[in-house]
Amino acid sequence: MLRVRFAPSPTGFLHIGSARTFIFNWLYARHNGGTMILRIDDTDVERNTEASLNSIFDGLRWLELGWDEQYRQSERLKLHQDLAQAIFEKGLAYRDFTPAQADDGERRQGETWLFNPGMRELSRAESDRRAAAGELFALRYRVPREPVRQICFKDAVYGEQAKSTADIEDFALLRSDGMPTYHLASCADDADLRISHIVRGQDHLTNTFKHVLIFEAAGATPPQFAHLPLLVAPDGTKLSKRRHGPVVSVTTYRDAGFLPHAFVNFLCLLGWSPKDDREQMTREELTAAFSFEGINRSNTTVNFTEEDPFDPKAVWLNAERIRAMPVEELAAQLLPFVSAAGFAADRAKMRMITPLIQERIKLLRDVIAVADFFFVDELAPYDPAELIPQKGDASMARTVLEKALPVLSAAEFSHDALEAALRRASEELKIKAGQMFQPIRVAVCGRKNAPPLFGTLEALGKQTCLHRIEKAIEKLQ
RNA sequence: GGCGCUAUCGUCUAACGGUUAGGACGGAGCCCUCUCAAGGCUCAAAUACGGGUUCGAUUCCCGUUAGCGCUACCA
Repeated sequence: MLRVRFAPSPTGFLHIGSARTFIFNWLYARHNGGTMILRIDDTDVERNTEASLNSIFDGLRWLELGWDEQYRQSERLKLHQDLAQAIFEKGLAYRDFTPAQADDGERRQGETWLFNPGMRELSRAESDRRAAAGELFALRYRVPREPVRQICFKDAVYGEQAKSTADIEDFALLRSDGMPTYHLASCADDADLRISHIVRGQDHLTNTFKHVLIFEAAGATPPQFAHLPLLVAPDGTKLSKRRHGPVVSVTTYRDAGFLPHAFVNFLCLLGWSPKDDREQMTREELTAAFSFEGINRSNTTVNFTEEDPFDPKAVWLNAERIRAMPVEELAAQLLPFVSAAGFAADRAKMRMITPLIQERIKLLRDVIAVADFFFVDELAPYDPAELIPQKGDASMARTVLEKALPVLSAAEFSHDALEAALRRASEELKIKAGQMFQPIRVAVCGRKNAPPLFGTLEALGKQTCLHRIEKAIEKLQ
């Protein structure tokens, strides 16, 4: 039975690298009819926060992928400690009474540290005595070194991996407060939950040798491993909240109006390829095409800048998706963004506006910038010079607007009727259609760049249009 | 420092020894057009460097350089 897990630790918001790891796990599970497990790795009580936990769930739910089983490591402490005890009893781990170092980040630079002197060879009796006396200790794995061994595993992405035990330090299993370390808790749970494939970031590639050692000590067969290339910022460093800010948070994408399908599609393209030229893919297509063979080995840059926080490809994928959406559905998705901006809008109005802006927005939140004039009572102040058409002057603008008043008053407010009426008017004025439309557009929209005129007029309604044109004429005085 | 991983257009990637090194995003230009978009067409843009192996290397091997990761009683 194929079982995979996504195991975030709630020490920060859900970041896009984690989201991608989740997605690849999910795709692998679904492709093979396996089980997707969500496990919250919350053994670091110092750094865990409720807010992080919420951010992770918010983010994952937004992706609309789901999972089959859910666990929390903090509820499985007994299992971890029992395994630590068992490893200790087998003589494969020892107590290290060296006080925890205040971390200066600089210690041991320049040389390889393998273990603290004296602790490895402490006799069991002596060790028990000191422990019984209440002395604090960390439990360390006794990495075999006499003779040294090669620890090997085959990674589904990076191929055969081998490392000498001479290069693996005696890592901690239990901290001096008795809490399991990540390595121990993770392996204990992976074994207990019968995880068959571990799909995670490449930053764990070298940790995997330690994990193989723990699985061995636990008498368990190590699962299959598949490490994913890291997501890096344009500066080449690993994405992090501290360095790169909210652009790495999944909720930032959600709040900007990315569609989860487009976002997932984008993340899949980072470090994976279906090997043909497809880029826009549905979930079904992604699931069908996914395999570890398609995963690359080099780091992948998420292309963002200070001015433009979103990768242009993600934005394009999102825009494509928006264009392909049924109007009804897009209107419904847009409505919350409009309301959040403080505008009163209803379904019917939104339904009318949506086709006018559908191919003009890339993110859902763009609705505010593109369609604000549909919702306001009074247009924001604009430069009257904007009313002047190409190759025209202020008097032409006034002529057009004054002509528009009776024409629009008499017109039926539908797209085709409006177009016919305004084109006829431009002929009567002996000016180009464009020169006729531009002043009207600016008068009703308050800007030059706007959706197509006739649909806009229709959506705005006769009253509003006439009112705004009158205002524009005043501006030209 | 030690150990490990990686290296194709600006970015994401394709090419499992033989291609005019392909696609996409982004950029530039043209067309379409009531503005803006959308759409169509065109263009610029890459095999890090040096050695091998081979009739032939983007592809295989070695070295250099660069980047990244791990080297915590974080995960």
